[in-house]
Amino acid sequence: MIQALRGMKDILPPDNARYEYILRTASAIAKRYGYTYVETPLLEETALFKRSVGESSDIVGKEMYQFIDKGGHDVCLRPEGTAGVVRMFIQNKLDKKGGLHRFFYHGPMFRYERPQKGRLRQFHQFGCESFGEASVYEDFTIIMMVKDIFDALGIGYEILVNSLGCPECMPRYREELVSYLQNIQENLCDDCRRRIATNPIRVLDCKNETCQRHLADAPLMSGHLCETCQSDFTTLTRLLTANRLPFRHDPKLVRGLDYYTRTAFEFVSSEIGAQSAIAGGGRYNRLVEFLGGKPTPAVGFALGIERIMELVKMPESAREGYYLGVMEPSALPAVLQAGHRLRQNHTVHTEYAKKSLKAHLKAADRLGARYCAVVGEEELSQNAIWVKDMETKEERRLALDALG
RNA sequence: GUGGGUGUAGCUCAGUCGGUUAGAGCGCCAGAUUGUGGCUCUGGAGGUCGCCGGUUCGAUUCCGGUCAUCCACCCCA
Repeated sequence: MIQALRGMKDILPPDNARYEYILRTASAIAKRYGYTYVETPLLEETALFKRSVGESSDIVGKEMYQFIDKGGHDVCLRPEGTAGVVRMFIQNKLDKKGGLHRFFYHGPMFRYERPQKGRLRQFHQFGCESFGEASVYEDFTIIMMVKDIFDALGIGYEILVNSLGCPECMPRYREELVSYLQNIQENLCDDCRRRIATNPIRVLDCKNETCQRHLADAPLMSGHLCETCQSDFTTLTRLLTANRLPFRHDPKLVRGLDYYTRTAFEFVSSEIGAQSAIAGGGRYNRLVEFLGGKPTPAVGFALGIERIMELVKMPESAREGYYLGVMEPSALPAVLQAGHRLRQNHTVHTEYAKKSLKAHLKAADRLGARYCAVVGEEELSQNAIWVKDMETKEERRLALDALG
């Protein structure tokens, strides 16, 4: 038997309903915030991700589905969505056009990781990217949008926020942190010693207790923000408080992707295991320039659809549409015609086989149809159809032509 | 990439200290006086016991490998 590749899943009933519901809900809310739908290719030049996500990240370093195509090009399946949208933004010269541009997208992402709860090799994200707005109010607005989406889906969460600083203050801080870490490195675990060179900020949230003891006095970004970064961050947290968002300042929150600056945020759920991040995002003011465009401030987020699927509470679905069947085979052509008329406005299930009334009712019940309509011996002679409302149990006999 | 758990009917699982026809519940199909669903009862269909190899007279059961899956580390949405 040929089966789906490791870490790749089919989405079928009943989960497909939740997948669709999440997309529908998120898309509707994004539109209300002025975002429009865009789609970018699943396959991009590898260099795009190396430059944007960052060569030092695990995503680029060891998790990409990368290969050389038949034309000799180094390509890979997108591991995330932002890079492609930024490439699209630049390639279509929207950076030169100026003004504000807000886009949303959704679709599969690919990372060659070891699968576990909430982590697949092909997974789906819904994301938004806002270009051209430098104000921290936009960061706030985008967090509100994520909040609206989760509230609409009935999902509980906690919000973690942090400021990662900007090109002015971050490198200064990083230097200070590295020299601090080098002084205590003999006390740190192997992983942390390696991280000093690759990703020093990650050392801060090491789970090793010995490491944590020695990190007690480590410098934090929050104490080293420049004036603008600090005032933006203060503005943001005040707005969140004023709007009663359940946020927590996590000075150790870092983003896995290199392109973030200033605001970083994450929505986490305590109900889905170790992979608790259900949405993450932040500001990335340098990325457009970094990929060859005109410097353009930007902020965005992405949410993980599979992780959210475990949490959504679907609204109760009511019985809907028609079930059509026959007890007399000769009535089938006329019943199918009626079915086609009904389908202009209703969901219709047609059963081709002759069955007992009991079997038809059972089938209609199982399909969740509101009405069960059947032609038997008595109806056939009158050119009629028997219709039962499965909810009110009301029964009627109609002329077959009257149906639809 | 590392560590641990699990693979027996469509689903959830039991079981065989190695030995004739491998079980349950749920689901499915059919009936329970002629044309009335969701409840109940009866009957039925459905399994190469993940795959490959080893040990053995004999393996679904023991051993090895492999694949898949789950959970955690790591990483991240």
